[in-house]
Amino acid sequence: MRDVAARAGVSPATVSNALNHPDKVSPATRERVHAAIAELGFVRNSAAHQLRRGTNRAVGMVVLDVANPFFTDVARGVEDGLAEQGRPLILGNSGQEPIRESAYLDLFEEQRVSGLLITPVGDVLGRLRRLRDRGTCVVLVDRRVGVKEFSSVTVDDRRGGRLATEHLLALGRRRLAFVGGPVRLNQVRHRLEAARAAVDAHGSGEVRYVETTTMDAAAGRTGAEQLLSLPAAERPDAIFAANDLVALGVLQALTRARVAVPDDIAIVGFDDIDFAASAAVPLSSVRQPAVDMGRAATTRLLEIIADPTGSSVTHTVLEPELVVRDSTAGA
Amino acid sequence: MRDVAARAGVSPATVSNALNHPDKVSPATRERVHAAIAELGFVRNSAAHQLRRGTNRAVGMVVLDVANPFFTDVARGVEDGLAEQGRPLILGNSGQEPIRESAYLDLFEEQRVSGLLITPVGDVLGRLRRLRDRGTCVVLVDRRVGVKEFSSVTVDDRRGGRLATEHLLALGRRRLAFVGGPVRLNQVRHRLEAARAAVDAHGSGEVRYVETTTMDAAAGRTGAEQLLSLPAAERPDAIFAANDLVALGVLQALTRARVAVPDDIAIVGFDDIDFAASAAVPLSSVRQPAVDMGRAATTRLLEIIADPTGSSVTHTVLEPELVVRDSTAGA
DNA sequence: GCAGGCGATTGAATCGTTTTAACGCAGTGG
DNA sequence: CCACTGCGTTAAAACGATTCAATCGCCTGC
Repeated sequence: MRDVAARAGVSPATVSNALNHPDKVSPATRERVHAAIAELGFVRNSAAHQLRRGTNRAVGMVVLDVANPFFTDVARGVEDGLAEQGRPLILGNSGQEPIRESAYLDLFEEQRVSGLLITPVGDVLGRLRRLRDRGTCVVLVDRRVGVKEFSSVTVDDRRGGRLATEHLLALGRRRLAFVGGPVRLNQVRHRLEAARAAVDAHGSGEVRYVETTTMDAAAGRTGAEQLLSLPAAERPDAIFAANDLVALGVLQALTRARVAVPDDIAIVGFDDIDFAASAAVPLSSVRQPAVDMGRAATTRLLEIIADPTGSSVTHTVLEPELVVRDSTAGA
Repeated sequence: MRDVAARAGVSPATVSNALNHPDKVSPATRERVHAAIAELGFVRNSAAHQLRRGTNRAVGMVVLDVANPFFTDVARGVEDGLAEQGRPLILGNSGQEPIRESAYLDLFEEQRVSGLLITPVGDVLGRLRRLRDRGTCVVLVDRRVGVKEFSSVTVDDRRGGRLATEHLLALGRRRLAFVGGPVRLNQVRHRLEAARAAVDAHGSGEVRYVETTTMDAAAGRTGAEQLLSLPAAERPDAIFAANDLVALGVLQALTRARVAVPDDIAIVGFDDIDFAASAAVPLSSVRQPAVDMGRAATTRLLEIIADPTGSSVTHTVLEPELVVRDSTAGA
């Protein structure tokens, strides 16, 4: 910056002003400064910038699983929202592993990011509090922990679970199975509880729970195989999968075992990722507005950043929607 | 850090040493320092760290399309590779838009990241040169530009194109269509050229090119509809899609139009993303070792970072592999 | 007992920017 | 003619860490 200043025949302070407070600099000087910047190919050092400014404009985000299109959709919504303020997004992937989640929180804490969007896996309440006390605004995405303290944007998982289950019951299915996990994750628990509640309310039927450690297609396959190994009388006639990746895995295992979908076993997924519609048997699924969720979370986060003290804790709950396709209502 | 120093009864310099050069500090003092850090919940300010150090340990990456599982797989490989050195990854998504790509390059340039992995969209050669001159090491992923100057890790797109095309020809298909684009992208051009070359070598057959602006399912659908609107005699009997997302879109459009796959029209995709196998008609595809590619690019990048001057430009080319499924060889 | 050497610690300078308070200068009103 | 205002500019002090050279003990060998 000193070089730029020298070349433009001004002091470094003026260069800084030309960049950050253009109104404080006369048009003529501003022009000269910009010319010098262009000639020298100057790019400001953001480390120094941040150090002095005391704040990093970037926002950090930790998603559960980048391999899941649902989360990349959420991330796209976030990216769009941030782009409007020209704030960079630093995206981290925990892959459902608390250790990696923690590593990203370390990084964001060191970076003093101004905001954090997170779908927590591990026990991070303490960390989040510390971040908040350090001045990083936090919004929870698709998950609530310490609801009292942090704003959140979620989808009504119970409602989604109810929609899916009532749909299966209405089709005459009674022996339901829920595949997915771990149950420690709120989303999973809520969807499962809602399924059980819907069955209870209906008066007949049962829900068997097959817990998995992850929520990918492999988990769906092993979950389904487990169910297929049951005696015929106990075998479910419908499977509600915790998400679409699991549902696709279930579908693969059933197809391989020559079980007819939906005739023998119906399948409902969750998320309605794009690939659900083009699956071997197009998947019925509980649609979550992923991109909207990302945008909503970002909007809320930016509000809090703009006025950290004034804003109270809010919880935005978006509504899921059942999309019926062949895997439950097939020919 | 001053507070930590005071609490541990040492000078700030010693705290710094305890953190960065533990061997320079006696075990007893090191212990005291760490205790003080824990008690005070000290987290170092990475802006100051970087400013003084002059280098940012982070590595930046710009991918073409996070919505494409292929790229998230590559990113996972990169993340794993970097994790071994404890380097953070800053992931940016250009979404095939040069403007957004450019914005991320600005960010990485300001941040003085030590390395950059990029699958370029726009004309960024000049930018890359400047970054390199500033000390940021660059490795191209899945693309070569200015081959003379920058190391790259790619998959042999021509070979992939040849494999797919020869497969279709061997099945007796002659009226081929290639769907995807823009042709400005090297990958697309190489795959297309290889297809044409294979047809020429075979002596009979033709390749019609349907260019699209993006490479997602929507593009595949419109591309396929365009082909279906041709007079029956010109309609292709096989479609080679530039990637699996496009292939899935093509498949959807054909299914909707009640065209039998593969009987009337066979489909081959590219990438072999996980979802290809579980599609309505399981997709034949040219498999790219995405995760390996990410890892290889990272390994190479870290080598260059370790010894920026000593290492020469290298080009790692990974081999693709044809995976045959129902969409070409169906029952 | 002393010179010399060695390891642990520290004071002070430094990284590149932003910010604050002060400065010079021209115009204005009393 | 002076005091004052307002504008554009600048010198210098931060920001929070790292690093280099210097210092301080302490031990060893003669």
